[in-house]
Amino acid sequence: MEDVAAALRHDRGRLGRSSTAEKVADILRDRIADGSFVPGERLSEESIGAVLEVSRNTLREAFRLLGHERLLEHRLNRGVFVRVLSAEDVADIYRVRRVIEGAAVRQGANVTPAALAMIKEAVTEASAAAREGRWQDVGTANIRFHQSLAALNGSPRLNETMRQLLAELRLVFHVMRNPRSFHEPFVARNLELVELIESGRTAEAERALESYLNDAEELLVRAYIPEP
Amino acid sequence: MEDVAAALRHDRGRLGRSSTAEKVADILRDRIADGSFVPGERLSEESIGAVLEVSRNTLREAFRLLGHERLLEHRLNRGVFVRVLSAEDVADIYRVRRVIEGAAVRQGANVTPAALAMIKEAVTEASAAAREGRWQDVGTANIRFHQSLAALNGSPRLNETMRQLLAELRLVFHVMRNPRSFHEPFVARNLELVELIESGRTAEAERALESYLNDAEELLVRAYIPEP
DNA sequence: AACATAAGAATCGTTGAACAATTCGACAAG
DNA sequence: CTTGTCGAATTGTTCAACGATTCTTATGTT
Repeated sequence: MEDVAAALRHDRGRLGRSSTAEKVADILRDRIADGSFVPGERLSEESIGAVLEVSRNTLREAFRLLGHERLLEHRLNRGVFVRVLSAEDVADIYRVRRVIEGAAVRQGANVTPAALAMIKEAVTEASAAAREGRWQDVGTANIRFHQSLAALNGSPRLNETMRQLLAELRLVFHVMRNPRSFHEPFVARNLELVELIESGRTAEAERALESYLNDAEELLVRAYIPEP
Repeated sequence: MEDVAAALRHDRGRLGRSSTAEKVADILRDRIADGSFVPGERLSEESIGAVLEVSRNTLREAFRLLGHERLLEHRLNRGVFVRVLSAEDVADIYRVRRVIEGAAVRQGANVTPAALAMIKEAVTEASAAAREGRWQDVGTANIRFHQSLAALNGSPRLNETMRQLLAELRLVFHVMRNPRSFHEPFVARNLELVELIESGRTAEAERALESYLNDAEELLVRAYIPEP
């Protein structure tokens, strides 16, 4: 009975949060994540409102939500645009990742089996997707890997920050020509990292993560095409 | 010519970012910060809209903004309320602070003189305010201290996260009966911490920060009165 | 008196229309 | 080629309306 109540309490969250604005935000978030909306693209209030059959006011509330998540950029009197990340943005994102994921690894000594299982699952899925050449899925699994890695901190707020951060990163992926060259090299290193954590070699894991993020950042900035 | 362009590019930021909704959000943020709105209080769309002379739609956009900053809580069909933090919220905030400020201190070895000056200024102001018994100001200076400490990370995103976090913490301060007993003990420790950083004793500074945050959290949770 | 129930008031959620303010592109004038 | 002007298109903001949900209060039953 106790566990049922807990499960229901978890589902409860989905009930209350059903305002039209938030549902619209969810939809748009997904469309941005999967690349239907390209970075730099303008999102017209009128046309999107017409397609989704919501009023402009409601749509604007949704835009505010996503603007605060840094997925949309609000320019006064000009509308909202899908965010275009600069090289400095990428650098800053990796700065934050080093802090949050670094802290997570440092706490990796006392990792719960459940948390470790989630991390491992993401790794194996990334490997499977890589073997079959589904590079888009490799990227997704990779994001899940880092998300569950950051979860070792045990902080809802850090989880949320991490979620936003990785959603921003996806914006960069979509302007890359060759996703394979970026994602492929890191599948093996994910596995290496999780083994270091599992065996309790915290210091080594920390160093591995450091070089991991350094390499990823450099590769990303290099493959990145800033707008003219 | 080059430097003029750079200066103008800097000023550019002030042009675009003034929409009524955001200005309203700024006002409400201040009123929440200074305690004019008490945690748990409901913010009526109609009455506040009437006073500020903005339409309900504009006000709702502002509410969305502050909701995303966790200062307001949005309950469907019931309105927005000033956030009431639970004990778990406080614990989580300190979890994040340990991560962010810890990373900042760890990078404290290569601190720029300008950044150090900002930190010191906050410390001296806190001391001055404490000497004169202005405990509200002590709290404000203390927040500035930790904000500029976190800035050692050199990350705009972490600065923003920290700003939000400390704004949330202020919500707790406002339901405390005796602000003096909370703020007073930490003025001296601020000074101690900054001296450790300045002299490059990173490991000691890290330990000092750790115990600092532990003590503050415990004191805060103890002095905290959760709602029935 | 205590409790459940139902009517009513208040407030939110959402829509649609309207108008002012601003941007942008085209086109003419210098 | 630059500058100024006009007009179309889009956003910013307000207003009024109505259904939906919650809160309050009065009513009636046990």
